[in-house]
Amino acid sequence: MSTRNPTVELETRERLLEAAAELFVERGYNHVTVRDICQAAGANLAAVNYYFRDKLGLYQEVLMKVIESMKQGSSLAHAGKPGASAEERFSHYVRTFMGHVLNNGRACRAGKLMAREMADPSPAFDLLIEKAIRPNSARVAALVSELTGLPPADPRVGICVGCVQTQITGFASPVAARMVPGGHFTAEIIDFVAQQVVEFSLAGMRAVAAQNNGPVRKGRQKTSKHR
Amino acid sequence: MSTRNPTVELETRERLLEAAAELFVERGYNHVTVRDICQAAGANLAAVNYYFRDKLGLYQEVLMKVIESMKQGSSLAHAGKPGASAEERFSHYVRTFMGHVLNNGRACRAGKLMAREMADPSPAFDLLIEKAIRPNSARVAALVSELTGLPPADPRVGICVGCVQTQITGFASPVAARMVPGGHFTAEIIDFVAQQVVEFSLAGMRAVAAQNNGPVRKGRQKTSKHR
DNA sequence: CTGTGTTTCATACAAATGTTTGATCAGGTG
DNA sequence: CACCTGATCAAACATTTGTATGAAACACAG
Repeated sequence: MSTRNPTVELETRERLLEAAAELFVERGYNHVTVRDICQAAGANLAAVNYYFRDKLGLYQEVLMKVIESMKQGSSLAHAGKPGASAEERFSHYVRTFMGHVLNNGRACRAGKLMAREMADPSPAFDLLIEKAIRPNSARVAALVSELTGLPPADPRVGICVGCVQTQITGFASPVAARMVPGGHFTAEIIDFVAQQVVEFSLAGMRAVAAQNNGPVRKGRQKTSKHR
Repeated sequence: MSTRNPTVELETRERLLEAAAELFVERGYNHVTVRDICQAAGANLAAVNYYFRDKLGLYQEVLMKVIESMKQGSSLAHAGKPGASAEERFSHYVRTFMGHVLNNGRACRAGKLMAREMADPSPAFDLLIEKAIRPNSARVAALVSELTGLPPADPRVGICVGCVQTQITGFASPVAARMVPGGHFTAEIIDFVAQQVVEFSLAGMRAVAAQNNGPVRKGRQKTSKHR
């Protein structure tokens, strides 16, 4: 590790990471060969092994960056003015996070890679869950708890979180893209969808919370699993 | 194609289909080798090529059966008593369909394979969209239109359909399974979740429909894509 | 310049895997 | 029985692909 020329130094390594991220997102781990990556990066075939030990090492490093970007996006999405109401913070979260995973820019990598990991978990799956998804879900859960007045431990809170998250990530799937007129999400459409998801979910959460006094004591069935 | 002994005749072919479905669902197309399938089916290595031309041919045939099962499940889910209210039919749909894709029996193949296709589309992806997903979405759209009073062409209807569908399929993902206490969905939990999704979505749809008179004319931006 | 450590390169290797092939077997038919 | 047709089999083939290797190129210090 010389310190002579950092720009050229990290150039190849960085180019590999960049090209690999692009290709992994586009085609998935198995449909990308080391040769593809090296060619796209303008590097020699042996470069992957030289810098990352092996293909999986490279993939994991790519995934790390995605996780990092994800955490960053999550923080961003949860960062609201302290004075903002829970509704406003929720709206901000959904819009930001949705834009983050749906946007057809660099960031959309996060969403697509995550979708791939979810359908076809790699050895780095656990890492993704624990480092990115669970912490974010915890924050959403706190928000939901605040919005609904339900205690954080209430099973309904967890499910509401699921309802919200599945919507956000679900719209990032290629199937959703197919359903949209143009075949892909424009910024306007993303905005529109996010807005709807916010309205939809806020009303949904309130309704679920209100079940409390409804005929839905049955809902507590979840705890009936110990019967 | 002899007509002598249909039972033995189709036996190998059928065993291959069965084993392949099992393995494809479990590991995904790329992580299953023709050798795996043949071994599991107790057939010779060449059998796949003999009966299905190649591996992809076998996969497509498996997918066909899944699509068929999906269509069947969709019909079942939409079949309510004619006198039932829209709410009842919606509830029935969500519960049935969710059970269909989440249930850890044979039928769960549909959901899992679909999830895989969605994250990593194969050449049969279009088929899946057009033959299974779109028709089902159309039915859900009709239901949503009826529930909300919005015209079927209203973009909000499409998004509500998306919100509902993403929830149903989203809960079938391995990530969702991770989030549940036991690590997998029991029948009771599925029921509980489905119940919540119904409440959540009914309220959500009503809220979105009510936006009509809200400050959300902006939502019509969706049609602004032709600008 | 010479030596040293790092990077890049062409090439080779080994394993996995989809596909093909030609032989063999089994059952029915004339 | 002789013949044919379809099914099964073991073996081989060709390709892809991840990985390893050793030499060459390069940059820089002494």
